[in-house]
Amino acid sequence: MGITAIRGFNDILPEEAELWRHIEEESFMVFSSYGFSEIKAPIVEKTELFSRSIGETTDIVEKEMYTFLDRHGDSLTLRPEGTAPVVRAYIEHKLYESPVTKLYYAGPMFRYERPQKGRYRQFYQIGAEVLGDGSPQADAEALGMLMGLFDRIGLEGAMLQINSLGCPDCRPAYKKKLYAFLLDRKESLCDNCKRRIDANPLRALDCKNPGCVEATKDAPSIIESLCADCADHFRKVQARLERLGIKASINPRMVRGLDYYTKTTFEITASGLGSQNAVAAGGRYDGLVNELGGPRTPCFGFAMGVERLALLLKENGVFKKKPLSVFIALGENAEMKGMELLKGWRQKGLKIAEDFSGGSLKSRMKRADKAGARYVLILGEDELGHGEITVKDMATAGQERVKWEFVADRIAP
RNA sequence: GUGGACGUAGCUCAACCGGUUAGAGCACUGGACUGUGACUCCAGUGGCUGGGGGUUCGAGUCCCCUCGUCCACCCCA
Repeated sequence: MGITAIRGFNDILPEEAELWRHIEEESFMVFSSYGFSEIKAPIVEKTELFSRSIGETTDIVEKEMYTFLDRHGDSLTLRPEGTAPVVRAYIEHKLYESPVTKLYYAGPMFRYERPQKGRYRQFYQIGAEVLGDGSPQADAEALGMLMGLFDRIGLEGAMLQINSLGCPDCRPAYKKKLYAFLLDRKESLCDNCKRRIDANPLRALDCKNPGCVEATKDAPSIIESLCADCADHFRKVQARLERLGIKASINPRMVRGLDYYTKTTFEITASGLGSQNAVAAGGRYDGLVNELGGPRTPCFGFAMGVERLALLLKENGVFKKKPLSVFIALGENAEMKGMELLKGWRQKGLKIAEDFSGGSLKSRMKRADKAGARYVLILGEDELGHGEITVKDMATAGQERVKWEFVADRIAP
């Protein structure tokens, strides 16, 4: 074998790309119906943007980023997630001049992880961010939008889990309380949790190691330690979700891998993905804009993984393609006239591939079938003389002669 | 980054205990059938057995290294 794609980077072949396109189109349509607009941010940013926003001690920043020096010696990084670039652009272009900004984006992200099913080094995310709205309504609306989208594209069995991580007023106190609790039981924790107990004790709640699970069984719950404002916010989010008919289970142990989250966080999982079972996740990040040099701006956002969605939709998703027709001309006269006719039909929006390759009609029919044609349009000397064309429906095997001007009506869905 | 399973034709997989020229189905090309696909029949193309090294008279098969895929951990969308 010659040169191959690098590990964790995949080619998305036409068949799968079509499904991806469908996922994107449906997402964009739903997002725009909620008043979101698209933003396109660069794929490469200054390393500092990510280390400051995601958190110096997170796994992503510590060992998963594609970081390199450019020719001027600046440290640059391939974006490992989409929120930080969007927030950077939001601040840089002073989009905060308007009260609320709703943005969505789609594109590749990069993390140096060990590839697995549903986890690649280049992966695609579609995300949305509401900037400048701190209300519980914003959280619930965004979640409603996301669940509605999943419903629309035919994703089955999506489970929503929510939690609240508090704010700078209540989280430090909780962290201290949890830290003290863990310190007492340090000996039963796994090495990994022991190591990060100082920097990020919350992580221990998320650990699947049996010793850690047992040790943290009676750990203090973040939800019971929220300040009045955060508790009120969380309660209101739940009430609004209920009103929208969205079932959410509360998981006080769910911790995010990015440091910027505050208050509401969530994760949507689906079975059938193995251990990489999250299809979308996100939450509130009220401090990030300010931290990156903008005004105090409460925000809520999320991202979904396109590879994982595609994986699930391949099983049970539903979308119908525009029918393909294949045009076959018999003889040079028909070929010449055919080019003219095709131009007109395509302008009307018909999807028509042509087969001028010659060979027997049989072999060309065969090729049309292989190409997935719903209709085959045959133009021979006989049809040519009558201003007609033979339209064969490959699904029913029936065929009829149709006047040229009625072809568009005949094969339109 | 750790542990494990597996890499044979474009795809899915065979090949006994190490033994002749590595097979089959699907797919592809052509024909049976020169104005009709899918179904049937016939023929054909297609392989450095992931790559490299070793053991052996002999390696797809055993050993080592390497690359890759998958699973679990980890992490996360």
